[in-house]
Amino acid sequence: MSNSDEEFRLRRGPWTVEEDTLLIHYINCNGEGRWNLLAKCAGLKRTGKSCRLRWLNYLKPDIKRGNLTPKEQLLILELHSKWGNRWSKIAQNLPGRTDNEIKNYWRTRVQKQARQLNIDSNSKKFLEAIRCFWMPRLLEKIEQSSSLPSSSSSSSISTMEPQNSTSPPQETNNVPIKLNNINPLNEQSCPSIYSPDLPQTLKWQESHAQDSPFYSMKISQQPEILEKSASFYQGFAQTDYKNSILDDCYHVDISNFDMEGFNQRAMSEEGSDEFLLSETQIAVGDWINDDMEATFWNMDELWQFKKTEEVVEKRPKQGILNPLPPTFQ
DNA sequence: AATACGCGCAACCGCGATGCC
DNA sequence: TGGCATCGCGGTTGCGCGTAT
Repeated sequence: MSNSDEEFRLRRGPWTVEEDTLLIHYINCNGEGRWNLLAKCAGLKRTGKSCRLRWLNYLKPDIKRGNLTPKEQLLILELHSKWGNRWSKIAQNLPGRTDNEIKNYWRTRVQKQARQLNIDSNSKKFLEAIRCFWMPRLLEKIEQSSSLPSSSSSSSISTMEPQNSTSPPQETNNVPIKLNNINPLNEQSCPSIYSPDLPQTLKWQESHAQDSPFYSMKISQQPEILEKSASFYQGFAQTDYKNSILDDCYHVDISNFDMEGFNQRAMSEEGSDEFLLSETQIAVGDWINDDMEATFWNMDELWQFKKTEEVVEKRPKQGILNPLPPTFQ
């Protein structure tokens, strides 16, 4: 290959520091846009497309680096349930995060769990699993971090979210996000988590939870689990969750945030006569314990479920509301 | 110590949408 | 109105690194 061929051949692959510097300097002086022209004028042997991607996903000053916080993960799960693979749209609601990053998160973390559970990640069943097992853990984690003193709270988040030393500190406050009542699984939504009327909620649960692929039990059979569930949600209601938890990072209107239904469904199912601790559930345990940042579930609880199942199996059946779908048996 | 394997993430690719001439 | 360039999005690939064997 001649020197001139070499000179005009477009570069591919990882960007060098020199290329980054050229791109940043050019954009600082001339702004973004006209990427093909920009690539030429900046002296970069890259396509305009490559320059744009490098800038938007990596070099732009407001890019936030490091692990996604539980709040961000919760938002991703929730928004994905609403919008599907609309990564750029989801990213608009996570300041400093790129569509690429969110997409990678979904593919590497979330879809991985679907594989482990042997469930299609696009299936209702998997959505339900997310809502029953994963999101409640995130909520708990968010609540835990928010209940710490502000200094330790922020430090606990910052330990999960190492800032790139070259990036400026990120301001994530006052980002308008509205989480509406999102319930892709049931047309009719669950009662709000603010509802003080827990028995009513449970009634709702009894009448609607059959829609759930997990559901096949009578709620009244496991009072200790109901008690746990009740205190958990009453706790949320009492702490003015709306203002204190998510809102400290994002302005999130969760007044209709549909957590109660699936949480109670999850809690109840675990104590179900009919819901056996299947391989699927064990896989859930693996999933949750997979890595520290994704751990919103603990083995104690899983073993508690298992014990509950063992006890329950010895008792006479009190009724079958709905058989489990084949994959859950 | 060497090799295989799996994972996370940056980068690339294809394609449809949009704007301009 | 058609052709071309550019933009932006979602899907996919492949490299680098850590871990297991």
